[in-house]
Amino acid sequence: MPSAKVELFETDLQESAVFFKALGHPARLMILQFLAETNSCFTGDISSILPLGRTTVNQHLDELKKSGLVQGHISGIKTNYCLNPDKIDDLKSVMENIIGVINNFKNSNCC
Amino acid sequence: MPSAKVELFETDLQESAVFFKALGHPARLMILQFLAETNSCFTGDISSILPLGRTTVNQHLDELKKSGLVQGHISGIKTNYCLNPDKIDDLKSVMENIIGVINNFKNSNCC
DNA sequence: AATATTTGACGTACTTTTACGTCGAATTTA
DNA sequence: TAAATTCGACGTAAAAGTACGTCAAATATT
Repeated sequence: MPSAKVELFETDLQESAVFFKALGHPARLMILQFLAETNSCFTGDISSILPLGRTTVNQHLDELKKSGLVQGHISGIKTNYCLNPDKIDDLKSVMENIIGVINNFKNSNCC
Repeated sequence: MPSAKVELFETDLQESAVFFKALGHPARLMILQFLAETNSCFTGDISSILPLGRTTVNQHLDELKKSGLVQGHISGIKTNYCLNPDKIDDLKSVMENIIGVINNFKNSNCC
């Protein structure tokens, strides 16, 4: 009976995990990179660069939206996807933090 | 019929995604931090700092082992878990790479 | 030597993820 | 205006993830 034990962890940790989970699929990494490089961001544009069906890509976009890293503005019938600068900043901080932890480790010896 | 489409992506991207997937749970983030800070690394030690059962923690350790970030040396009956310095370095590179992509984005305007 | 503790392995149940097909509405093209 | 295209929404089915209980073996304690 697996219930959401995730809530038992500290909020910081939870949010970091949400970010990394969002990045935990190659399709979503590609989407992120694409959105960072271009500013055109309709579903069709994005799915055409991925080896996946359009609906699947849509689902990955939803996943990214849930993490907050990506925003979707509704523009007529289409949804216009783009990165959320604030959350992207947060992601950067989280990564820099992890890199710090890693660097500390490098000084000591592994078992 | 969802088959492993992950293979359709470039190897680099796949490996990055594997790392992030491994970090995509607060328990695994805590384990990683713990292993970076201390060098004692038996299951009992680790599960005692987490709000999860021992067997669940073991499962998360397996997940981390599958990503390569964590190694498990068998020492008698116990398994001695520790970080894999090479993979940790890889993770660092991947993160620095993403930070680079993010920084480029910051210069342009979102939609 | 008997008991208690600890460990990894296995099984189980429920949830989430992944991937896609199909649908009707809206939009563009002919 | 008719046909084609494109979109988001919904449904579905398989796979993976999450969480734990239990077990037998090994180890430590009494």
